[in-house]
Amino acid sequence: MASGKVLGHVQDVPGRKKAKVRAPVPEDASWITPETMYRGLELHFFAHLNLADDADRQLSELGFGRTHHRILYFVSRTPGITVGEMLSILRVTHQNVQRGLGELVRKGLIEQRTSMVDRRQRQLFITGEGQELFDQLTKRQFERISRAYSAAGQTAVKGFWKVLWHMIEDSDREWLERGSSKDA
Amino acid sequence: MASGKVLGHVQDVPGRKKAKVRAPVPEDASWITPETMYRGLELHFFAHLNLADDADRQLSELGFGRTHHRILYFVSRTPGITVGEMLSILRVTHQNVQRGLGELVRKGLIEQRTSMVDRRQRQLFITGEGQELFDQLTKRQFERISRAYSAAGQTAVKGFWKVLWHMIEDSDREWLERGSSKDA
DNA sequence: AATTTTATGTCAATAAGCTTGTACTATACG
DNA sequence: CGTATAGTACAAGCTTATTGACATAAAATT
Repeated sequence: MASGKVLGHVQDVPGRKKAKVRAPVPEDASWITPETMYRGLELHFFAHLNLADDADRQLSELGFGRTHHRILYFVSRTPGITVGEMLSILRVTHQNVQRGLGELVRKGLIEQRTSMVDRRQRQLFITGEGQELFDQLTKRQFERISRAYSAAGQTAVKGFWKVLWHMIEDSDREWLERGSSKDA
Repeated sequence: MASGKVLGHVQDVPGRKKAKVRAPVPEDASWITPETMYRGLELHFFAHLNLADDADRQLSELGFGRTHHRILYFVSRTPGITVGEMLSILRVTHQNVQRGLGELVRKGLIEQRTSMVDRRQRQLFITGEGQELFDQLTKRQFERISRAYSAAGQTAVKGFWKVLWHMIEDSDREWLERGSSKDA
């Protein structure tokens, strides 16, 4: 139930359509033109490129790829996540996760523990060393984001979150809404 | 000339720092926390995943990859762009562009014309058929964006643009600001 | 208890992609 | 002219991703 805490920042709450409250005016949508959509696509694209570059440089120095980064990310942000859950969220094949995960475990960056609920499952946790590396990787991204946030201001950031939220598939939103139970 | 129109929507104008106007209060930035930054990173990540998926499905059916898509995108949006310009904007190697471009040209989706200014350069243009395919590829992305825009509202979208804009490197902004001279 | 299903891990082979390096042509510029 | 630039082409070499076949262990079913 704590999910509201996080989402509170995001927007007027996913499920509710505030338009429903009352819509006397047909909600003028004439500003949604191909040009404005291209604009969004392009800004998004470049931001993503830059964000990815931030981490990629360091990643390749360590012989890691984006898969490793993603695994670290999800394990760090969702401690106790199982391999299966990662497979369904990340867009990676079985083998792919396995390889990356194996390397990370061997290097002591991620730890596997047998789930006590279902002993077939392995729960994943990031180690201190893993977290350290991960922090390094996100450092530049955070600097970039922080810069953008403070330059754009809190109101803009709320809009930023709101638009992105509506752009995301329900199935992916689930993970974003996690933490209601865990989060620990 | 049309460029101003587009940028007008985006934010308070790239170059200008409106904070400079007057900043009596130290601009409270306490809301910029690791959690809010993770939030941005994650929303952005999933939105990108979804946006990419929209096009990828169709792309792979045609035997094309993301490089092809990017080339189509940039040629369509920047008619007359040269190979060199694409190289500097896109994150792809010389060879990579060459291969993709070659295929697209051979399939009649892109046309090369020798620049009349510098006859070593080839200017790239998308053909009618190419544009058709491209429209197909962006169709789903546009639907996604349009949905998000209208759900989030124009104010939010402005914030969305603003934040992204500040997240992007100067060097990449150049292309976004193009059209001042060309755009035809 | 026997059988089936699920979750995970491993191997091996293949396919895709990307990078590099080397040549070669056509222009441009001085 | 000679050198630098823009683009094209070919191919070896490497890294990644994808697939399929199997092996285990434990949970679920019957």
